[in-house]
Amino acid sequence: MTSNKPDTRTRILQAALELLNLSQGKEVRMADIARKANVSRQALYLHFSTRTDLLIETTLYLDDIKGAEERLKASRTAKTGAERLNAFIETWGTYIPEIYSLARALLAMKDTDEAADKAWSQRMGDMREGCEAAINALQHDKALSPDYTAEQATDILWMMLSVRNWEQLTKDCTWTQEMYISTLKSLANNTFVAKEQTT
Amino acid sequence: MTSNKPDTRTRILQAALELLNLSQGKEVRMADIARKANVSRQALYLHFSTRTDLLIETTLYLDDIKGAEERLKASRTAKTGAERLNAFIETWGTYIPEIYSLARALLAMKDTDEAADKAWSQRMGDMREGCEAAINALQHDKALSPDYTAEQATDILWMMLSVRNWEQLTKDCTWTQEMYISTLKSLANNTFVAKEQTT
DNA sequence: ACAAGAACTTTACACTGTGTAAAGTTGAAA
DNA sequence: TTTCAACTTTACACAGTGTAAAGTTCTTGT
Repeated sequence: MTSNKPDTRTRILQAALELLNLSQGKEVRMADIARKANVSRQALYLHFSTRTDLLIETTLYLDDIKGAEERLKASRTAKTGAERLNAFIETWGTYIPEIYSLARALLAMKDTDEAADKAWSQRMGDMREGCEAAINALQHDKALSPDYTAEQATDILWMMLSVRNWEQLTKDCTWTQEMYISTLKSLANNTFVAKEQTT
Repeated sequence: MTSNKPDTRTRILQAALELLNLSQGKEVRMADIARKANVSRQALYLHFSTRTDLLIETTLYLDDIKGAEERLKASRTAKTGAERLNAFIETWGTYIPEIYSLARALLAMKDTDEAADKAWSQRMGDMREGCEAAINALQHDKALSPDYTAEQATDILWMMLSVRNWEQLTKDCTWTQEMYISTLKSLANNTFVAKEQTT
C-alpha cells in the first residue's frame, strides 16, 4: 500500500504551491516555504538545487495535479477547425487562472534568471503547438482567413492567448473570466476564420 | 549661457540609459551606473532615493529626449477614425523599440516593486488614453465594429499594443519591426473597423 | 581674504535573501 | 549494533541595496 502521508519532497512542493496562491504578488522565499512544509530551510536544498529549480518543479507538479496534458489533448477531438479553435481557447483560457500564481512567479524571474526563462519558454512553446494545431485545422478546412499565413496566424493567436494578456484583461481591465473567454473566442474567430463568401 | 557639460544628475541619467541599452537583459546595478557616470556610488543617492526612483526618472528623461508627447499628439490630427487608429499604431509601435530597454527594466521590477508597478501602470494608463481616443474617433465616424463596445474595444486595442506583445512578436517570433507595424494595423482594422455594409 | 555651504568622496556597516559547508541527530533496515 | 539515509543545526560567504557620518574641494558672498 502506498503511504498516504506525502514524502518531504511533495510536502515542499505543496507548501510552495499554497504560499504562491496565498501571497499574491509578494515574493515567496525559501524560508517561507520551508516553514510551511515543516522542514528546515536547508532541507529544501537536499531536494532542489536552487529556488528557480524548486519553482520549475512546482509547475510540473501542478500540471500533474491538474491533468494539463489530457485536457489540452481533448481539444483535438473537435470536428471542424473552427470548433477546434474554440475548444482550445476554452481549455487554455480556463487553465490560465489555475496556474497564474505560479506563472507569475516564473514570469517575474524570466527577465533576469536564465533557467527560469528557459523553463517558461519551453512551456510557452508547448502551448504554441496547441495554437499551431488549431490554425492548421482551420487551414485544412480551407477556413483560414487569407489575410495571414498559417505561421503568422499562429504567432498572433499565441500572442493573444499569452498569460500577460490574460493578466492585463482580467486584472487591469477587470474583465470576468467568462468575458475573457467569450471575447477571445470572438476575437480569434473574427481574425482567423475566413468570412463566408456569397459567391 | 547654459553650460554644455551636463550636470551630475543628467550624467547619471545618461549613464543609466546607455548601460540599459547596452547590457540587454542583464541587471544594471547602481555601482555600474555610478562607474559609467564617473561618480561615486553614494552620489547616486544624493540625486535619487532608490534604484527604482532612478529608473523611473530615467524614463521621464528618455521621453523628454524622444519627444514622446508631441509625437503621440500628432496622431490626433488624422481626419477619419480609421486613419487615426493607424496613425496611433504607427506612432506607438515605432516608439516601443526606442524605450524597450528601459521598459524591460521596469517591467522586471513591476511584479515585486510597488513603486515600479505604479510608475509603469501610469505610463500604460497614458498610452491607454491614446487607444481610447482612437476608438472614440472610430465610434464618432460610426465606423466601430458592432461586435464590441467602445470600452471593450479600447481594452482589446490596449492589450494588442502592449510592450510584452511587441516583445513576444519581435523577439520570440522574430518578426521585423515593419512586419509588426503592418500586421498590427491589419489586425486592428479587421477587428475594430466595421465592415462596409452593401445594404 | 575668509567663512559658509553645496556637492561631492570615502569608508564603514546594516540588512536581506540565496546558496554552501560541515558536524550532529534520529530512526529504520540489515 | 552498525550503518545509512534523511534530516537538523549552526555558521558563514556573497551580492546588492541603502544608511551614516566624517572628510575634501570648489564656489560664492561679504
